[in-house]
Amino acid sequence: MATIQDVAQRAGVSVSTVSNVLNGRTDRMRRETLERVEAAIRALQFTPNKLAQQLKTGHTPLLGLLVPSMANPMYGHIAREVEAAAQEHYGHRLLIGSTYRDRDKEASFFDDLLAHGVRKVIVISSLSDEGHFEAAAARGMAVVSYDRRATPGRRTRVSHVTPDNFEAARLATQHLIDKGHRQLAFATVAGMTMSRSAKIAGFQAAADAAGLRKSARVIDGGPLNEYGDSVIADVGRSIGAKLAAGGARPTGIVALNDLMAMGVMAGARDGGLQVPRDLSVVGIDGLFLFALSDPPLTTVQLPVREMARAMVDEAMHRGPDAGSEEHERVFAPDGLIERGSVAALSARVAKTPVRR
Amino acid sequence: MATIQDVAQRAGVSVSTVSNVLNGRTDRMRRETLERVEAAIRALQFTPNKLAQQLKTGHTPLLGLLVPSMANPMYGHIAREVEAAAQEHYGHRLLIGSTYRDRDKEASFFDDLLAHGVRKVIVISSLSDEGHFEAAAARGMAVVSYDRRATPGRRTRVSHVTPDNFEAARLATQHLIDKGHRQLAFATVAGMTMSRSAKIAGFQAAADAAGLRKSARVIDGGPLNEYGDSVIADVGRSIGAKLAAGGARPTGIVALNDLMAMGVMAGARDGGLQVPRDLSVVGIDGLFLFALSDPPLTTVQLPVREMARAMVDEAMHRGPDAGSEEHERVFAPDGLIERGSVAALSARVAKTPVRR
DNA sequence: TTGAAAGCGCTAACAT
DNA sequence: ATGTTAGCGCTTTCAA
Repeated sequence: MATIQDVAQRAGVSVSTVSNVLNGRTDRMRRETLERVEAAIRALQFTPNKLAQQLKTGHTPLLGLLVPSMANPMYGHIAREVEAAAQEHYGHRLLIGSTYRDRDKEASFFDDLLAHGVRKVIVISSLSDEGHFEAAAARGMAVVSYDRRATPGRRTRVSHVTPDNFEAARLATQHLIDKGHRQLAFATVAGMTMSRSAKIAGFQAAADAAGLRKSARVIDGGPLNEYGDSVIADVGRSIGAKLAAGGARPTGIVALNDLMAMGVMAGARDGGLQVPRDLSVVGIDGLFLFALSDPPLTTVQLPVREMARAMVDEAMHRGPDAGSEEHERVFAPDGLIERGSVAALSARVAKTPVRR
Repeated sequence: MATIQDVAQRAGVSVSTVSNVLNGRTDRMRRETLERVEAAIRALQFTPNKLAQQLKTGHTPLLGLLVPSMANPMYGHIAREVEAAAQEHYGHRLLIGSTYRDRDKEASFFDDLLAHGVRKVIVISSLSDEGHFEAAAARGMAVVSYDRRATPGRRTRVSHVTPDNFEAARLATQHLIDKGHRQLAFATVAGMTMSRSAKIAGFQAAADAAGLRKSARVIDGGPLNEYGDSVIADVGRSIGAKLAAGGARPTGIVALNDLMAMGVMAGARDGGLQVPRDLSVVGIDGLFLFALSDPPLTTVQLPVREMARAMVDEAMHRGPDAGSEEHERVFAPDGLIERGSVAALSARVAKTPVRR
């Protein structure tokens, strides 16, 4: 690999002149000098060593991204959009880590980022404790957290970008109501995160508004023991199976997310139900993948690209000078995508399947 | 951030002693000195700046990973396993890039890796040209390529790790045959990569062996124009729809991969067919996601974790001293996972659905 | 308009 | 057993 020295020598100038060229300070030199330098750069296929640049400047064009697991299609999707935004608008590459909901892994990822000189990180975490984000932020990192809200009344150095979970769940629930469903349920996992409670609140608000408060219930499918990519779906599956086995059951279910929705449907079928005839299901996420299944999943589309863009912008613009203003951006869902997992019910009895 | 200087000062020793501690050369010093240094490191929460280490040593504990798109669940899965192996066994982090099958993006990713001092990269690319891998390898990178074979008779500095695509497709095809299918097809996209032609060969070999050569056909669903994550599925979908519309159609289809299999099933249903009653489908990949759909996808499970481990090992052990021995590792599939997308046919007429 | 030189944080000879 | 010092490749004053 050619160095700046090689270029300087070949062009017959000093290294500082070459450096000036590299950094756009071309006004300070004769055109002829500039050309000689550029020619030398080309001839040697010189690319400045970013390590050395970073060591000097303290900045590295790298963005950290922490996700629970890249094998989860939603996180994969987000990662893709984050990468595209970072690359396209800021020329940054992505240093990515999966944490499997492990606190130590998260902490060690932060440490490594710091050691690598990375000062911007986007975090998607379902751990309830945000303490180590704050610690990283205090150590000088620009931290952007996805799918959380700022803790009210608490000064924070962490930015937040999140979908409007309340509204997403409300939309999903309203859709079921519009289709004639009166027995509603919300399927979730054990453990209350901000995003989960917001969804539950949205679900209940829609039910309340339709006078369905009493029958609407929240089904907690149990804890996520170990971390596996399929656990959310597994929990959904057991909920679906239980529903099929039990007596009184809802006709319409809103699931925590698309993966869980798919699990619920699978479990319901395992138990002999037909979807959507016997049970209608709505997801939240809007992954294209689940448009392929039968029935295709009706779901609330989240504005992933816009959120990714916002997270990247936020991470980049948070210099050490970051003001203490509230930095929280909430994104309304793009809307509900009606596919095939919701049946229309006649208004009075939850029995007649109208469409499918 | 504390530096090695700070630690040295606090411990009352020189920087080289601290450096020796950091690099495990603790035998050269008194126990008491070691302890003082360690105490200072802890007190200052000192983490060596990897940038500086790298600048000096020329090595950085980073592994590059190039994928067509992280939003594709198969690549997400591979990425996850690669990351786990790199982290666990070598303490390396992942610098990841999506290329959307764009040649320039691939090339620029290599450039950036080099500039960042990264000298190990795993590449998953569907571009047919391997020239730029070779170029990167020639520039001193350890390049490991997934899902390709070494070009025979060609000296290469690029290592290859690949599933046994021939065998995977053969297994899938044999399963259909075992279930009584006699009208077989293989669904693929336009453009012949090594991996695709190996799968086609495996498909044909199985058909031949069963005396089904004449009826077995390869259906090319057309080109992948722009890159989107859903294009493979879309191509599959159009194949499925065409099959439903056309007259004589196969009873059993092997798809290029799971995503395409899902597309084929969706298209077939769009056209009014029932899966698997009217059309049986087998995928290749073994993604857990598609066990959730209805019918759950019967597929050939690829040994993703083992392949990921092999790729990481290969990338790490390829020092500048890498011998010129053939470095190609082929992994047999784990086997066929029988789920629900294949119907058993009576031996004589392809009509009676026996299971489902 | 150009060059000399200090220094970013660390490693590893080479001294002592 | 421990310290001194010369760089790794680059940026950036400060001089010329």
